[in-house]
Amino acid sequence: MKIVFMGTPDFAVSALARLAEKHDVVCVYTQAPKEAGRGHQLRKSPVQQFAEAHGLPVRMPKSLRAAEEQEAFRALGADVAVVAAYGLILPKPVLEAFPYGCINIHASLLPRWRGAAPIQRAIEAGDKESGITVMKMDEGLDTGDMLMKAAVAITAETTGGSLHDALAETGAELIVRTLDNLENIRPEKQSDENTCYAAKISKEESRIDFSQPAEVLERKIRAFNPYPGMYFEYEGERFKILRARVAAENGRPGEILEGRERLLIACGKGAIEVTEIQRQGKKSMPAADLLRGFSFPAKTCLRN
RNA sequence: CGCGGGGUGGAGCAGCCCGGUAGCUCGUCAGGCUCAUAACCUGAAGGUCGGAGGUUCAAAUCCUCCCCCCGCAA
Repeated sequence: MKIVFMGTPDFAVSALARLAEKHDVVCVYTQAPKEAGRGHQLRKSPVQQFAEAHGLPVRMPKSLRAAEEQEAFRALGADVAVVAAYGLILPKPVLEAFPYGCINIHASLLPRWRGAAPIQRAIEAGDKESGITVMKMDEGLDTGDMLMKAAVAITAETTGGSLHDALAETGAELIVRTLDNLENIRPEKQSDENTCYAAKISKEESRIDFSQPAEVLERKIRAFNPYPGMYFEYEGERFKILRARVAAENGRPGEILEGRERLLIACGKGAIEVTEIQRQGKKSMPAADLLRGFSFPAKTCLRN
């Protein structure tokens, strides 16, 4: 098939790679390079890097609202557009430009977790499974008819990072299978009843509020690992908790119950034992490693 | 030129501001104690202090340049 691919971050690259193997990717749309990272260098999106490395034509319009952009899109004459975390709104003329329209790879089992951060929100909420939904896009926010789904289990070890990687793979496989069976698939409408919205992750959320129950914090820590990470401050320094275990001990929220041989911090309900930690400016490491040369005085109370 | 922290025996840290022959916790090895032990005691091995220059009688410590890692911000 002739495909136009639209995507930006890492998540989209696996799908693009798989599609490029067996289909004719006539053009890749992605976000233009922007200042990012240390030193504010211009950085090309992962999708752009991949596309250029494989000789695929790249377009980086700022918006698809202009009629001429839409015409240029239609002129590609593809069979279908595959969209994965592209980052731009697709106006109706774009959605309807090709015979099979625009097909989106969404990282949740729709209608649950429509929106921006479905991967993290699923873990944070304590869901037992997540997955990929491939759907025919319409003008709503992740409301299109569903074409195929695949579930992925969320375990006690699952992190935002690991789930992201697993879903990127699953999504790549699923979009290939969807295109293979496009003729035979009967689109399924989404029910609006069991839906929920996966809000974008904000900065304030990554500061740990120890008044919350340990169980909730542990999930949040896993969901936000590796990005953006949950942190607390101690003596003006940031410590990012990458992994923790729920413990039964109790104390004042934020109180360090043990800080020498292991790091145990009281929460609103229960406590968390930090198992992987990253000190500001250092690499992340097992908490036991850090505690060999650094310790937190017991009974200190980390402010919320 | 966005702001900032760091690279010290296998691991994690201190020492650097106020130059003077490297310290702590853990690990490793040997021995001891013990019914026994991840506990305790004693001893030992192990470091070009990221790299290259410079200042100095003397540099992990001061100056210059370079390499690598990371936090913030975006």
